[in-house]
Amino acid sequence: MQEIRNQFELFINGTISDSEWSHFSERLVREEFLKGEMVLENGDIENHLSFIESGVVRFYFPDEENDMTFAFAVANSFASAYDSFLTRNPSSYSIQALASTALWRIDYEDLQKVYELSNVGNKIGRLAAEDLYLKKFLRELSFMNDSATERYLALLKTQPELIQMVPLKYLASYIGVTPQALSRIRRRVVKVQK
Amino acid sequence: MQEIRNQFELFINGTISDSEWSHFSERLVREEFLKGEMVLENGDIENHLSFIESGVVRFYFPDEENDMTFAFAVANSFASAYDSFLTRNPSSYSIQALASTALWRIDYEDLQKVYELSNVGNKIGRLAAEDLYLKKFLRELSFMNDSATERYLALLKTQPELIQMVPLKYLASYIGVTPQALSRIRRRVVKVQK
DNA sequence: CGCCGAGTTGAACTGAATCAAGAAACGTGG
DNA sequence: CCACGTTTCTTGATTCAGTTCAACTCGGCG
Repeated sequence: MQEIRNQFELFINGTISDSEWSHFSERLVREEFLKGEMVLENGDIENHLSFIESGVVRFYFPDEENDMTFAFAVANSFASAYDSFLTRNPSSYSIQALASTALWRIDYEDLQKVYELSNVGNKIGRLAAEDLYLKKFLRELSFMNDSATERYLALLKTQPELIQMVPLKYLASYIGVTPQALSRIRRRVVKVQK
Repeated sequence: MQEIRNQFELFINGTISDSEWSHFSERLVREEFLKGEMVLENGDIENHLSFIESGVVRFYFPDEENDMTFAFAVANSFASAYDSFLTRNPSSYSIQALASTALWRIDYEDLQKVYELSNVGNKIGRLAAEDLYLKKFLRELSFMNDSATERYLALLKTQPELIQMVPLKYLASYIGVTPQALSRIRRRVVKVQK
């Protein structure tokens, strides 16, 4: 729990007072998901803001045969269908645990209370939105500038954990190619390294 | 000016009181740019939040031979390097008028004062961020799912004004293909319609 | 008039999609 | 703990969309 607090302070780049932290933390609930279990089904309204203690999840649009994976989240980051959470509309996508995953979650109503009691909530909210926006922006640029191979190499460099934990077919979808293409890309990359 | 107010009320999906509006509007300055003029040079810090009365602008990363255009903005929308505006860091991209363009602008310091005096500011800020995020999200999905032809057709449907006003080479960059490729795509599309 | 940037068109080439089949890994039930 | 079936990954052959390089047309402007 102390670890969670550290991560939050890191994220907002400041300290959180004991009273502020207790307002927040006493509403956090720990929840575990097994590999393959759904954290959120598309069509449901996202009711939680979740922070990942350990594990991995994928965000995707379900589709017979190939659903489209557009994001992953690993330990020490947020996992939430944030648009659904904010707008209170059903989520258009699903979230699934790709391994045993432990979350610390606060639900919508409780978070509103935290907003009233302190102002870290607002700061976290604003920073979370900015963070999301920036990530999408980088991803947009990557799609415009880089080849599939470059996106794979970037992933290797910035998130090597993912390559280990996530099945190739989901990585392929995320990168924007078919599993066959990614399999060949990977083969070429390994050859070059040898 | 009344028109601007209407557009803002439309955007926040609510009404703005006379006093709130006057706090805001008395700080708005009208500015005009000729075709080709720079609204913001990359490397400069964005000091304005601008609302477009008329005209078009393009957002792009300058680069010898082919700079990369990643967004356009037309009348009744915002035009600002919002990330630079928020973080007070130099902008990594430039904004240029593609036609005679009239802006209503508020500068950073003045906007902070508006934030203190009323709460529409916060609402506009949050909604602007959400709006930006959603647009990027849709663009990400388009890059993952759609072909260049499909992206062009989507643009034709949702922003036909752009096709008229913006030179093909910038549209091509935005869509993510070379000007030659877009020229051919357009030819095929026109043929199909006939 | 002549130049220059924007757009078009052609030809060769390339990265990735698709279709198809086989190999490896994985989980489940006996 | 092995055997079987299912899913995931790999590999090959073919096709296709888009790139690259190059030449040519068109319209505007000094």
